[in-house]
Amino acid sequence: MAFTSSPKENYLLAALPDSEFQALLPHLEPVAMPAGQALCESGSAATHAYFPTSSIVSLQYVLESGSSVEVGMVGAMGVVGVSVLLGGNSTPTRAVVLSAGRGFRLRSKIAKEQFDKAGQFMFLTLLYTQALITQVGQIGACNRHHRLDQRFCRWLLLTVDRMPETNLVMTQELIANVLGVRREAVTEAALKLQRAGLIRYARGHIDVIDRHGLEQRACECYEIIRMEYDRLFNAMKTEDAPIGQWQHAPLPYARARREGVFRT
Amino acid sequence: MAFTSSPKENYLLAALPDSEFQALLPHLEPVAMPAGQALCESGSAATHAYFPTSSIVSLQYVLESGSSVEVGMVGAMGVVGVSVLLGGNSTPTRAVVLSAGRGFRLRSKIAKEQFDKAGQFMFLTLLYTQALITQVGQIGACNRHHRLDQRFCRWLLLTVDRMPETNLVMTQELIANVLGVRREAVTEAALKLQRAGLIRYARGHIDVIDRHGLEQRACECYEIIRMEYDRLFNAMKTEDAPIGQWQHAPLPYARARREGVFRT
DNA sequence: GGTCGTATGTTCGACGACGTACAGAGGGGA
DNA sequence: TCCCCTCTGTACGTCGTCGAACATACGACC
Repeated sequence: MAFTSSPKENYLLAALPDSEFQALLPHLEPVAMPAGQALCESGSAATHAYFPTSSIVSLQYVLESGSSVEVGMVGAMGVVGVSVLLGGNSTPTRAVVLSAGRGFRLRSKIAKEQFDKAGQFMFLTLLYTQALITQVGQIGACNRHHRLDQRFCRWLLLTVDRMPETNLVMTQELIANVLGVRREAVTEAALKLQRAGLIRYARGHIDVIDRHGLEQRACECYEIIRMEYDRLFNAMKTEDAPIGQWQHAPLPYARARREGVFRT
Repeated sequence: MAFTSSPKENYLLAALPDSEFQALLPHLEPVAMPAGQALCESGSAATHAYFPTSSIVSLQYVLESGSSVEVGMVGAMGVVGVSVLLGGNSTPTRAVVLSAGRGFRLRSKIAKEQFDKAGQFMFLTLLYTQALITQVGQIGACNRHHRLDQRFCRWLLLTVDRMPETNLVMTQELIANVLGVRREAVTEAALKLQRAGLIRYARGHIDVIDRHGLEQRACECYEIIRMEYDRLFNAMKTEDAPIGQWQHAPLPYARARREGVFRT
């Protein structure tokens, strides 16, 4: 993990026009984000909005029974603490650092003030909010209907997409919490994938070997979420992005893609 | 179903200051919303934003396998088409009328223009957006961890909360699509509840008899979602609502409430 | 080099949900 | 009145996941 990073490593911050970026810069506090750190506990008011650069944050719901499940994942292309911006200030979501790294944070008050200026910062975070809603909904549907090994592939892909390397530091216990299943179930699923030559792992380290294989084994949910973020990424590249020119590709396309039709 | 309704029957529209309400009024088109009507198909651009008054709209994800699941529900306290406002313009969500009724709609362009004025309309719809995110996440977690009969109770309660009466017109087939299970499973769950004296049903009609009993049988998710909407409701009552004074009640409170401690 | 703790692998019965098939039952139209 | 269609109820074997208990294995630390 690098010991320093620039705010511009976060895509949302990087896409800001210079005036807005400069306005925020003095308030952007660089923070180390160690794995397991809770940025926001369920139900409490968020003190800051976090902009990950090299870290990944997991948005989870914890139920009364103690079991938990991940409903969203935030990397360098997002922000943790949308509730601060939307005005609600607290959510039942828990935000936990999944993969250690760095990021920047803004005090809630500052973030909200910048948001209320109704400039590009608001435009971008709202676009991101929609990607988040899509992600939360899709993962919810996925958790309902898809098998564990498919969901595991989906999750692995979403994670490595948000990492500079293909090597995750992640125990099966942790993954079980994220996927909302027993640890033993993760062992089984991981074994299957290892035997198929898709991943390799040992004592808290997972290596993605065959990314394409994972994509073929994953459910459609991965593609859908990835496309939503592609769209967000495209919107961020052009300052005054024309709204509405991006459409979700129809599902048959996604399926064809997963089956390798469009691969080189 | 009433044949006429006023835009003010939608809480979001009713909470607008008069100037903004008058600006929208000429564009608000009254529409009948028959059960089963699709307001927005998955992946296509929404032409309108819908403000239900007496109808209920179900937000669903449809997977490649053909199975579907509801991730959110919109009644008189919400708006269908948040994606239009946030700038994304299309979502993978399908919006279907669950309970027939009436509502009003705005062309996407008009809605977006009013939103971009960054007034109370934006403030309210963003607050609503957060309630929606909470709902989508909570339902996702619920679908992962809670038993069918608990989810069924949760869904029944959320539905009757959005209806003027306790009588739903809803076949088991439809409910199965909403809960993401087989029709036969709904038969079983409904039988259990009927035998317990909580509901009564026959050929597409469900009557909620013992609301309190349903609440005790439902999982915590109902309370959490209801509280989030309470908070939204409170925020809508006061024009310049102070942000952040509402907090989610801690979960033990919700449990106590469900167990009847606070009942009269 | 031994010990201990964490991470991983394996097994068992139990249960919920699935898919399929088919039987009743009510209501509306001919 | 009868028919037909929709809605509902029941049964079966299968599969995935759960919960618990236990066995192994690697690594860090003394």
